[in-house]
Amino acid sequence: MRSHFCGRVEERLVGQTVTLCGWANTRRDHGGVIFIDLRDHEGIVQCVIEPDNQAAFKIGEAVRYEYCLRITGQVRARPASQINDRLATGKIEVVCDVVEVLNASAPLPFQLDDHPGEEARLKYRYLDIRRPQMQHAMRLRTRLTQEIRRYLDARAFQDIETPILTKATPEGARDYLVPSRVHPGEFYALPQSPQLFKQLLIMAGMDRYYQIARCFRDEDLRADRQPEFTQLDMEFAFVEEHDVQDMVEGMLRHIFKTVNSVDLVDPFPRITYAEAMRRYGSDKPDLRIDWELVDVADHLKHVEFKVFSGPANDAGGRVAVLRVPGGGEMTRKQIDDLTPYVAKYGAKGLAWIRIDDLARGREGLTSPIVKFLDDAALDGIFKAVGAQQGDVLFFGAGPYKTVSDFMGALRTKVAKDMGAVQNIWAPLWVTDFPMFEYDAQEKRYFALHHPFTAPKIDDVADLMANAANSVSRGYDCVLNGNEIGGGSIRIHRPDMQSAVFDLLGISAEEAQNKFGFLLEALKYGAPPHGGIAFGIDRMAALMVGTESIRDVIAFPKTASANCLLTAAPSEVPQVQLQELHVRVVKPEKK
RNA sequence: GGAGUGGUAGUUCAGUCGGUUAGAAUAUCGGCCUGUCACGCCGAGGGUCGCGGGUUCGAGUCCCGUCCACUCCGCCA
Repeated sequence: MRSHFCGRVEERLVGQTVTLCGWANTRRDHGGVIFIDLRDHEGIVQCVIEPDNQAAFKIGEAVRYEYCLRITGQVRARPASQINDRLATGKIEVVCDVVEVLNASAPLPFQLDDHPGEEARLKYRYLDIRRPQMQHAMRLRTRLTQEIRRYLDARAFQDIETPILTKATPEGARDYLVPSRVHPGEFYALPQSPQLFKQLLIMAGMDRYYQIARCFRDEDLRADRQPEFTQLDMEFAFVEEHDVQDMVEGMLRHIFKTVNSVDLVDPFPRITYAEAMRRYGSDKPDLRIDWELVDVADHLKHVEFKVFSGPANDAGGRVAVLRVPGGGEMTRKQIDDLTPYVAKYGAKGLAWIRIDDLARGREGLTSPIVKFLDDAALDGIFKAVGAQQGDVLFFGAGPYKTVSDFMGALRTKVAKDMGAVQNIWAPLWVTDFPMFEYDAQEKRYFALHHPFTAPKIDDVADLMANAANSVSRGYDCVLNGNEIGGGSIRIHRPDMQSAVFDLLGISAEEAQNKFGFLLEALKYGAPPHGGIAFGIDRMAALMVGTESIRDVIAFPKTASANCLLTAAPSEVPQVQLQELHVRVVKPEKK
């Protein structure tokens, strides 16, 4: 007997005996023939029990709902008259010799071929995952990690596990803490990433490291952010930016080719952070959209309209235009609705000009602001952006970062609404991030990446003098407007590491307390090194074509970090807390 | 922490200006039919309209609070 455990039954198997396992999702009983639609992960196989064979099975009782069955029978071609051309299935069927009910099923809480809501799906996740879409997502994710491992294993990478119970870090995301029973009042933290351990492994002579690592961050959730997520963590010794980027580009091309049959460009474009902000208003630009922001401050320095002339004459200001080709198709309401949208990103307002008829000059324009602009300004702007009939020009004015942010958000929003996002795969590298971000309120610098990222300036005194404008050796990998990976060349000298801690306002004592082990390790001939980490969940979501990483995580949390399946988190018995030396103070209810 | 959207049958949803006994599809149960593949036909059961309060003669519908889910801002070195 030939056994096909959860395998496809194909026409070439006609005449052979097969064993199939799966769920019977319906019971059919027509013309004396009993039909069982047996579903495995690849589709539905129709099985039949002929009338003269039915005494052996009490099948009418058993086969219904989502009973779990094992069926053994002979594959036969169905009569041509019975084949429904509309469906891809139905050319063959399995004549049952044995039908075993492996387990009965209660009525399902939702129909698997319907569109269940997210709450129902998450509560009954094990049923949700039986659905074909989720089967596909889970299986694609498996192929993704398989291909990563295959690629890296072939290149002598060491796959090394790092601790899940580790040390709390002072900066960055909030930690998930784990109380220590044997050390009253002390806590482990779950890793936000294996960052320091992978650097230590490099210093330990593991010159090529990777790990598919679970990371934990106690921050608010999004469609693309879960409190625990999986990253492909990599680190290399004796490398510079291009070495890391070239290596992982090759890996990404291999993965997308083998898993998704997609050819990614070779090489990926590389642009600096400054250029990304200037052209796209984003540090993770979506290059599937052709439109770019155009700076027009030069044409507006002289106008009386303070909203424009103010930022135009301010070194820290920006006046940028987004030209939307065919934007004239937008209704007035659609245009007006963009103002509250950009307001979320800090915009005070959103000015626009619609070009109805270029030949008629001012008469051919519709705009709330054109009356504030003289001919020279209009002319200059139109030339700068290459204005065409039917365009709408959107204006952003204000502080450089704010304008870039909201104009960048506007660019992707309008492009998506108008269907101006090309159906391609657009990866790129964004490089040369600022080293620090100055917080005016706290009067100190914050690391834009993390405090182990090397600055471009290799001289400590030089860096201390030019901290505000210093550029880091960090880089992000962006795909279709999503940050899928980020990394950097690391600091490998103790004096530079101490200097960066110092600039970040971390005292020598604190640095010693939190990162003493790193500073110590750097003393023993640490090699130059760098690495990167990719968000596996985001990559899988992009490959599957879903917006939410929940769709590629078997058991995800909700937006308030609940698990609807297990009802975690939950209270624990007092004894358990006592053992851990923990006392809970609940917030007062309002 | 903030904003928006939603919560009505097991499920997916409709429910008009506040007005009679809250509907549909699907699922479930019963009957019929029978080479079906979203099978078909007939019938039945199934509701704390998320929860609490308020306005009103009367609330699924309006108001306040709250919980849950989703999306976004802040946050995520």
